[in-house]
Amino acid sequence: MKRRKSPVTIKDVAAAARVSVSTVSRVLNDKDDVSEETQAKVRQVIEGLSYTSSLAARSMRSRRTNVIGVVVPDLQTSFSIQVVKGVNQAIEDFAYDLIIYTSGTAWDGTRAARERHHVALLNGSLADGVIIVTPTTTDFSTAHPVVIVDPHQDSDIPAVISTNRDGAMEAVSYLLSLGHRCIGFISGRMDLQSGLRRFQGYQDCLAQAGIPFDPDLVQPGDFLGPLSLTSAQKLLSLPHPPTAIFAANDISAIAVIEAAQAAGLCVPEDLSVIGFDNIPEAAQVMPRLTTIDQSIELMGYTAAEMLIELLQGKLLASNLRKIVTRLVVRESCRAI
Amino acid sequence: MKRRKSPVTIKDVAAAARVSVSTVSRVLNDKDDVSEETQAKVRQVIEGLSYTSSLAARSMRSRRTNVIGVVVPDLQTSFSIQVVKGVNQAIEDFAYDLIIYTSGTAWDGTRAARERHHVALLNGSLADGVIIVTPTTTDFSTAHPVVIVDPHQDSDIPAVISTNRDGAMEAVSYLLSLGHRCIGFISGRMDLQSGLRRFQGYQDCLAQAGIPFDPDLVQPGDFLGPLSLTSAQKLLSLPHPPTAIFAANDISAIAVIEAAQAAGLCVPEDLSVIGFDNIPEAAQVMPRLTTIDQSIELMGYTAAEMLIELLQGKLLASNLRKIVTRLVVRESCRAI
DNA sequence: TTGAAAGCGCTAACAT
DNA sequence: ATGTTAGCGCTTTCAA
Repeated sequence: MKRRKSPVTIKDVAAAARVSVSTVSRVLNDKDDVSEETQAKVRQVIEGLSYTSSLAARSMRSRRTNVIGVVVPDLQTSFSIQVVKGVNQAIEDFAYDLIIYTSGTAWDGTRAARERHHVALLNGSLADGVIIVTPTTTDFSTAHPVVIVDPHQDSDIPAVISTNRDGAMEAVSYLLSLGHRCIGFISGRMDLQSGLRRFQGYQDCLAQAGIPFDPDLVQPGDFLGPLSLTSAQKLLSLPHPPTAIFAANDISAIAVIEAAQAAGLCVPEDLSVIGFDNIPEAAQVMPRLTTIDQSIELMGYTAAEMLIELLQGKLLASNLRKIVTRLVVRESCRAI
Repeated sequence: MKRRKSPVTIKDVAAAARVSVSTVSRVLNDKDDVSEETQAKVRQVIEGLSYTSSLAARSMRSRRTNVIGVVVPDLQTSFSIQVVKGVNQAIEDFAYDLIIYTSGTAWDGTRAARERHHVALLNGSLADGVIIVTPTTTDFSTAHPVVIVDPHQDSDIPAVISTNRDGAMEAVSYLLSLGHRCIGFISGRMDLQSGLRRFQGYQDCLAQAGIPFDPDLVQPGDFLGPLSLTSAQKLLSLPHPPTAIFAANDISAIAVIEAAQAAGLCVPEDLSVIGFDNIPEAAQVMPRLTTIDQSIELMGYTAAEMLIELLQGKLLASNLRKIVTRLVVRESCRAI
């Protein structure tokens, strides 16, 4: 590894090629008003010095970087990772570059501020546009296009959502078709559209079937394991425990299965279970878990695609794209 | 969403606070030579305008960004993702920010050039140091620290590697302990240290046990499915087929299992199989596959940790850190 | 304690 | 076809 005190700049190239910096800049940007030989000479010098123009300086001047930014709360959760995978795929397909910005997950009031901060950071300088994943806020002041994946609330910002309510309805109606009438629900995060609408779907489907809503059959969850486990236990220790449980995501569904096993119940013999999401981790723990496939990766891909279209003026802002969810029936449910 | 034609700059803040830009800059950088009241006023204006200083401009001037860069070939493969997860964790623990840079995976000659390009891009301007995952080249000219995860070859750049040879030896010696004497091997990418050293471990362990090396028992793989499948079929159609197969990664191991099933063999009754890597995908497809746990996430974490220590001068360059692999015995092997 | 001014590396007029 | 020059938004001397 060569260590250079000061990285080689455009000036160094200009000096070595015995031309002016603007000529080098022209070559760099493929302007056509440079003579063949100068062109060649400069390129050769660039190669020889293994020079790379500074993104910082470049983007500072010319508001165009060919880079798309992604702001994710973290990269620990499967959801974030899958979204990023999808974005990455799109980035390859459309020949953009990708910068992912992430810093610690904070759940306090600073979260929204940090998101705004990151968006400004990327959008103000480095990226041509940014994709924000499950943002806390939707109040971004930015000069460049923004696309949101799984927004917190409705807004006029272009977003990609999945058909959460439809998916939940499909899950519940599948359980109904198996003969279940007492169906429990472990909710998701109610501060997220995805959580709210899955709950809505659960309620709507029951209502549609003429089954009265029983608040006892609904227990809180947060898309994570521990709380869901407690909630599942509550559900199972009810005087009339449900014969089936629908969990707002599959991590919760796994918790339900754990709770059932701890209570000496077998899935699906004694209890049918469906989860929402279909992420690899859940499939790993419980490969036969019936789930709603949310196609998270596709959400990422679609978001990137939208952003690029926005960038190229092919799309109007204030657009919304839905990713259709579908039920994946495996072996964790059973007719009664 | 407020759309501002031009993002708010330090000048706007200065004007609104009726001070000079340098004063604002001082507040921004927590210099102590600013009066309480000016301090307060400026902060208030910053808040009000929801101003964020431009990373580009900032890093251009002051060679310190508190950002760590990661260059990964892609984010499709589990390996990359796991490394990034580990890095992300470290970033949270040490209060840095993280920028991940990725562009298309290319296997042609441009790959090395692109890597250098990305490193220069990050290190020249945006990041204080960078982590490079499975690089093709190790020839980076950069003024900032670099740490490599799973290097292609030995170099004087700090790197994190896992004990590939030891792991392979452990796997093979486990098979030997079960009574296997005819052990097949599906190799990994031989252009990577990891691939080479796993093969080395296979050979060394056999040699150590006094078993002559049989080239027919070694078939090529590339850490991916298709080639491994073909290779596995070759192995199984040998006059004296192996009683056990060790695959250089677990994707290949899955291919071996597929090939075995296609040939009407049962695992582990007719054939014992071990894979290297232990990634979620493989566990999902074949949860009972015996594997070497490479602790990929830990590699990422360790790399970030090293880089930060390097940044803080707590560590000498030219350091090497090994992540210890260990055998995870499940149910895909059987004594004969 | 504050302000003015000189760049950082680059691009985009404007000259030549 | 090429060079000169004026900034982009910021930090950092150097003065005041």
